[in-house]
Amino acid sequence: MLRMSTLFLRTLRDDPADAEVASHRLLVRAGYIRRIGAGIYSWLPLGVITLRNIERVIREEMDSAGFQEVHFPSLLPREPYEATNRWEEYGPSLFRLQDRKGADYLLGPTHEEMFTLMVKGEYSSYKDLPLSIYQIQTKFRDEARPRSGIIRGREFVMKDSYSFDIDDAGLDVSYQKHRDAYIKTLDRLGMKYNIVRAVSGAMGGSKSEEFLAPCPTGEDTYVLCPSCGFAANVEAMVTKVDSVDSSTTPALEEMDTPNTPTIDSLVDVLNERFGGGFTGAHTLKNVMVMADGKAIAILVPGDREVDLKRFQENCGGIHELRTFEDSDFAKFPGLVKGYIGPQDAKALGITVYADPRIAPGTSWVTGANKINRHARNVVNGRDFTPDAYIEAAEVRAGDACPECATPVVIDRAIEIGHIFQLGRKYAQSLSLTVLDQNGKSQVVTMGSYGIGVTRAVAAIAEQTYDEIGLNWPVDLAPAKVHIVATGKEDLPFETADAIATELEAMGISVMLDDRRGTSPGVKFKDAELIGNPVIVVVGKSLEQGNVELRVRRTGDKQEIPLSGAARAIATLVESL
RNA sequence: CGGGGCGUAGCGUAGUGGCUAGCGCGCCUGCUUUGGGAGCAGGAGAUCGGGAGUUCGAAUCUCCCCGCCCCGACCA
Repeated sequence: MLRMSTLFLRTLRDDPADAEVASHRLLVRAGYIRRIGAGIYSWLPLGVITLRNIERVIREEMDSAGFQEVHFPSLLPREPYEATNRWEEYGPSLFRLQDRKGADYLLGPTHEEMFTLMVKGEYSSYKDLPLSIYQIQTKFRDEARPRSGIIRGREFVMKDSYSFDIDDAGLDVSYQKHRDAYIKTLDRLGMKYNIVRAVSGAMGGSKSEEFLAPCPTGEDTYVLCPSCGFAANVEAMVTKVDSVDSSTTPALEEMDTPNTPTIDSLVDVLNERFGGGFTGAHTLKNVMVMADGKAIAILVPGDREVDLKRFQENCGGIHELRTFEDSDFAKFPGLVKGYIGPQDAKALGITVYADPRIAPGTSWVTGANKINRHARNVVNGRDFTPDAYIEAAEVRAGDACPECATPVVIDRAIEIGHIFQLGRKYAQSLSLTVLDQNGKSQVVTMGSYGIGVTRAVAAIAEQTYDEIGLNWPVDLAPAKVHIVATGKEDLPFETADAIATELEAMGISVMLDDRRGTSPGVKFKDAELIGNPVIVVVGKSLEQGNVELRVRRTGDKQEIPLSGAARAIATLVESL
């Protein structure tokens, strides 16, 4: 039983000045967490209890799916990460440190290497597989910009699982088992979420999905088809555009277009000269980027921006990607800034990637690679040929669903879980092999599955809070029942204590506000701010032999007789 | 890393060169009060983020550094 007279808790009347998003603001005000540094938080008792409740649900679902819990250190030696090249590849986000002898260590940002090595150390036969193991562990990432309180921290708790299979079919089964377990877990956590197609990116692997909790303060943007239910992270959005027959398109024609270095100015000139009807969508934008030191042109329709992250994820294998600077243009005198077209790319030694909207046979107005000159009727396949088609244009609400062509909607969300098929990358570089039926050595194939546990605290807070405070699902709240005793006599306090004791005996957790001399208003405000699902008030109505019962979420109030109150409260809790 | 904002008591804040750094919340003592963040009286609590400088005098002006928040870049 949590007695507020002794509970280590101080609620704040004012919003903390450094908290903007609701979950952060309320978790601080209600005394769950305190900030220690950017992206680093301490947990007070109420926060710890809530966090443990979420962990408990996750653990139960992982265990019941047959996954086994293990535990790794956060402090890790350099060598395993050297073997997979991630000591370097992870870049500045890795917390690196040295021991007294000068040996390199890191604080684990994720544990693929350690899991792989653990299995390698124990297993060596196909008969031991499949295997899925998991841990709940603190991760460290030196984020360039921690933000939104606990949503993106530099130290955070994650549940990470890994599956090990002998072949791709086995991996599919393990993946599906995790997917099912995640659905059960997030349902039990009372979260609203969408399962969304993701890009596996540099991690390789064939299949990847994210569990996104819709929320305006989320950092991820995803598309959703209102008709067929297709959902994808914007990076994984697929554009379907058919080829066009260009046999009747007139020949490429260059023209003088003085002083038109921007799409807008070009559209104006076109409309003036050819009697209107032109928009940015008729022009071809050539965005020059440097990818690991290599010059690349990205082609998108003129009315769209390039989404560099989307391009990078879909291209794969690019470490550093940035737009051209003046010094880069200096190396390519054939490129006239503001008048670039893809026609001469081959001659200039530039790789051309086209967004799928630049479909074969489509005709465009674009730069002529000469100052103050543009070209029209520039046809893909005739006047230029992209080296590859890569999704690169920004995704917009209203774009066509790749499954059913219905205009999609766009929403923001917090990424709460991510599952993906890793494949053999880690097993390969760390030599995790087992012998198959024929005694032949086989590289194991892996899956990787994560749930952000501390992030889930914030996401659930974001999805459930209201004007007066936090508002937890019944299984996650610090206590299921919050009993407030009011008045200056002993009777309400003794009565409240008795009900609390009875409820605890029934296995229902109770927070009891037994503070003497604290005014009722303060107690009510605190109860609402803390967000336990059922609030019981023992006070005034005691004269009629009643106690008052409120459901935090709905605000529904009722008076129930004192006799049998505990039983009635228990029934209400069960119904939530 | 680029842009913007900020740093004064546990929290929220006032204070643009001049008295002992002010107020609200919270905290302590006493009395009163007890159904919606109570009242009165008394009190404790601040190296004004740090350092250097300008000045008779600096929270306030200058320079350097540190930290925090927001937008963007970045982020298995």
